[in-house]
Amino acid sequence: MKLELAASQLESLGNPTRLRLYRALVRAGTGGLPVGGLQQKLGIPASTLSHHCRKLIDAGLVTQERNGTTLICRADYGAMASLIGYLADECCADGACAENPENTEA
Amino acid sequence: MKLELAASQLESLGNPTRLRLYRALVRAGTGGLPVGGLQQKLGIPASTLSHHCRKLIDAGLVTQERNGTTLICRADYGAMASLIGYLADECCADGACAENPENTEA
DNA sequence: GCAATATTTCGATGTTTCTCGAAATAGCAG
DNA sequence: CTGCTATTTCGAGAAACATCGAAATATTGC
Repeated sequence: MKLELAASQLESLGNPTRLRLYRALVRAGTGGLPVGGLQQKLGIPASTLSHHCRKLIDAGLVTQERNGTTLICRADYGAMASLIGYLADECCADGACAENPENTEA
Repeated sequence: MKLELAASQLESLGNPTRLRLYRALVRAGTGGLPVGGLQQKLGIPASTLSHHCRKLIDAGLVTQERNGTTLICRADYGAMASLIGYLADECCADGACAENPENTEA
């Protein structure tokens, strides 16, 4: 994963409203949630919600699929897994870097 | 972990300059890096660097310790591990949520 | 105390973000 | 095509952010 992509995904999750939104989608499972359902759960104006949805979609963390007149939003589990992998790997959450000689350049 | 804390940590990592900074610290291992060393590695003005350091420190992802006239910065591996845990757990990167009935509220 | 180095704080500027209501679009039912 | 619901786009205002140079602070050594 490229650093720029990871940063944009982290940034998109780094807003309390969007993190709540994303979490609601994840908890909704593979079935996802319509935008209206999200609006009810989060209790925010539709335009604000749409704005945040777009950010998550642009970052590649959420997908949308039209179902009639409603739009179903789903969390992209693969994208999250990649992001977590990047953090754990590039950023060595396990602390293994200290013993890894090749991990010393910028 | 509280959602607000996770969001603030994600936001602090969600900037390319800060992500590079954090990555440099992680790769430096437990010994950390002085601010001056970071400045050389990243090639940015000292005031800008100091600003970004502060953000990471405020978010709890980086610690500082004075060593004579230089300040050593270190990545807080525990904080990153907690954050990754939050993402993997609350946000179900493994996709297990779909089969988890209790994971259905907001 | 004075000079020298390392780092932060201050102040300013331009860019981006967040929020919301109003208006516009998309799809469906009749 | 009309009306209806779901959702997005537009426009605007306030707040936050990123960046940088200049000035201030901290620590050491003489």
